[in-house]
Amino acid sequence: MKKKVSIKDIARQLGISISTVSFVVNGKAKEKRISDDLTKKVLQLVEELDYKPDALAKSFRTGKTNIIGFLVADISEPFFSGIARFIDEKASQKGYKIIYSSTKNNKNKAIELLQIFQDRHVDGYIIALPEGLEDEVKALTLNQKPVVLFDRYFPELNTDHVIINNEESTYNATKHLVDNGYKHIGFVTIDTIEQQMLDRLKGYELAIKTEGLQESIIKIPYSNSASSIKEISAYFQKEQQLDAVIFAANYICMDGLRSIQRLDLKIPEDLAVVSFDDFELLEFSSPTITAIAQPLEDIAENIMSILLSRLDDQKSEKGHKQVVLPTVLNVRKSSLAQS
Amino acid sequence: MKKKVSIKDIARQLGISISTVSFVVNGKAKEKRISDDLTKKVLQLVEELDYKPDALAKSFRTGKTNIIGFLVADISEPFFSGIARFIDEKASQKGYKIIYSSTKNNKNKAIELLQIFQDRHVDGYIIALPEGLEDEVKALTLNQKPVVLFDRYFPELNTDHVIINNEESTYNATKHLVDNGYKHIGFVTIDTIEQQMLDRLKGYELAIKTEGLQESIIKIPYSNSASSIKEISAYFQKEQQLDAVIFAANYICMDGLRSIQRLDLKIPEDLAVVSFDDFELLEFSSPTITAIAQPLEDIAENIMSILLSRLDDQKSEKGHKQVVLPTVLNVRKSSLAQS
DNA sequence: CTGAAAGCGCTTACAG
DNA sequence: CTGAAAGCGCTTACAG
Repeated sequence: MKKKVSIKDIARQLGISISTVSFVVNGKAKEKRISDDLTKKVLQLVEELDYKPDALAKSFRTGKTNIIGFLVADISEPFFSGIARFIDEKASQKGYKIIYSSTKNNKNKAIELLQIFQDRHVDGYIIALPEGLEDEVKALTLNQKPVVLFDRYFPELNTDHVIINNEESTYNATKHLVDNGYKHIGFVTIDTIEQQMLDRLKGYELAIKTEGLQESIIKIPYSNSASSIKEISAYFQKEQQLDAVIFAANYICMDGLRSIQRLDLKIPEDLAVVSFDDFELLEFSSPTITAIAQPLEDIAENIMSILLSRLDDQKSEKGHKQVVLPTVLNVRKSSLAQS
Repeated sequence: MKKKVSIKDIARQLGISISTVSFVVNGKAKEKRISDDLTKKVLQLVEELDYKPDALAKSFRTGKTNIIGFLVADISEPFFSGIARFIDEKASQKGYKIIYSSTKNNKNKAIELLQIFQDRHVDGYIIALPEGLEDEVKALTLNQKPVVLFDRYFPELNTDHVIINNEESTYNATKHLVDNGYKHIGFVTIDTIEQQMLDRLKGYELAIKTEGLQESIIKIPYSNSASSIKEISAYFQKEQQLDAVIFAANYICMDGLRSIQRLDLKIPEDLAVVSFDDFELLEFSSPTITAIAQPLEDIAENIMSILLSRLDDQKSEKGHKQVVLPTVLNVRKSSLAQS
């Protein structure tokens, strides 16, 4: 390993001070009125010796790490890993790197992880909020480091966030089922106070009411897949009149599909299906499953553009940016009109 | 934001030197023969003021960042995001964090990313090697920072790595099909020099030879999904005698299944299927698809234990650790014996 | 137009 | 048993 060249080496070889080198390297030559002549000489030597300012020293000195903390429930979930990929792309373009961690929806773990991010002086946070972390996140936002929430948010908390129009999405999905002739549409969600889940429920309820239909809702106390399958199966058996169902999230849909398999129901003849969150599996199951797709790249793009603008100039706009993105309903065979 | 307390604050309040505080905080009180009395006082005040050594200063001083660089083709692929989740878990337990990036199988991008990791002084590397990066990775291993490869490796390169027994896995999968009565087994792979893919092919060839059957192999020049589907479909149409097929990787299997859908072949009646790499989708397609499953957590566990041992004591064993893990064949309906 | 110097918060050889 | 001091590689106010 060849010795790294430092700012001192440059200065010494040119017989000038390190201040001058520092100014030139940081593009402040003009501002500091370094002569063009000297500037050129410095730049040349920098090039020649392949000098790069030591990132650690710089971070230490400036307090800026160029690292962003990314906190989600589980990085291995397709939704989150998809976001992870895109934010890394955008961040890398601007010289930032991402460190991540999974909270597993464990509040204490989340608090701990937030603390670790802070101890490591991340420049900003991207968080899919775990339940019960209101206070910590509020404290964080007061900490002058930018925080962007996504997926989930608190209505009472005035933060930057990027979400989707949950309510409209389920409203449209319900409407789609109605248009295709379904009259007894169920809604499977979890027992939670997570805002995005409540909004999804609201959209369904509104559509049902508008259409003058009867609502049928089950809120599963989510603990694990097995118990959830049991709950959903029982629900289907009890509500024999159902001819269609909407699953309010990815993992609920998985358990729902398993329940349908077990009860040996035919999709869509016995039961039409729409899932919230689209993923590859739904294109491959047979029949293919209609799903509400979140625009991953768009979400990531918005998160990063908010974060980067906050990072660039602290004097950026005071108000909070709250972006609500539209989803797309990918219509497939599971919600076909019955002839 | 309350002012952070520094080592100086502790020293001043106790009227002692910062050296002493540093020694105590770093658990070197005994070694440096600080009196129990003073040690206790320091620890007490540290507790009271909630003093934590500044991570940035420490990193700068010691050159150790407690960050590990994780480089893969695409963090959003289930295999990689699964690994990402587990290595973060293990790393976090030991005070390390992970920064990641996706190479998209682009060599120049990979080189650039490796450079970025280096510039940021990561303490170690976990890499799923892109093709053509032999020299760079070799240079990296000479750099005294630990490097652990996984998924892919170079036989000629003497590195730490964690892989699976690719050859045996496809051998067993082929054998499984033969045992279930299939006689014309095809193998769909990509045109590559990636070692793990070659090993998978080798296992298939060996089994076919051992069983005295006829081999039928297609190596797709992989560029994108659409062209790959075309290639595979053409292959199936040409090789009418096939009664079973093995797809050599996740993404190949996806394209393969689409091809089968298009040609309207019935699984397993027209064509039995086995996939390399198991993922949720395969349990949900109908029929369910038999797959060779990689032990994600086990792989991550091994990666981290090698890396951490290298990180702990530089004097650790000189030889390279090369772990080869077994896979599991998850037998499902797609490879059922035909009655 | 350029330089000398302080200082960010630590660790660690050295001295006593 | 403990302290004074150098130094890691930068940035930046200050001086001239």
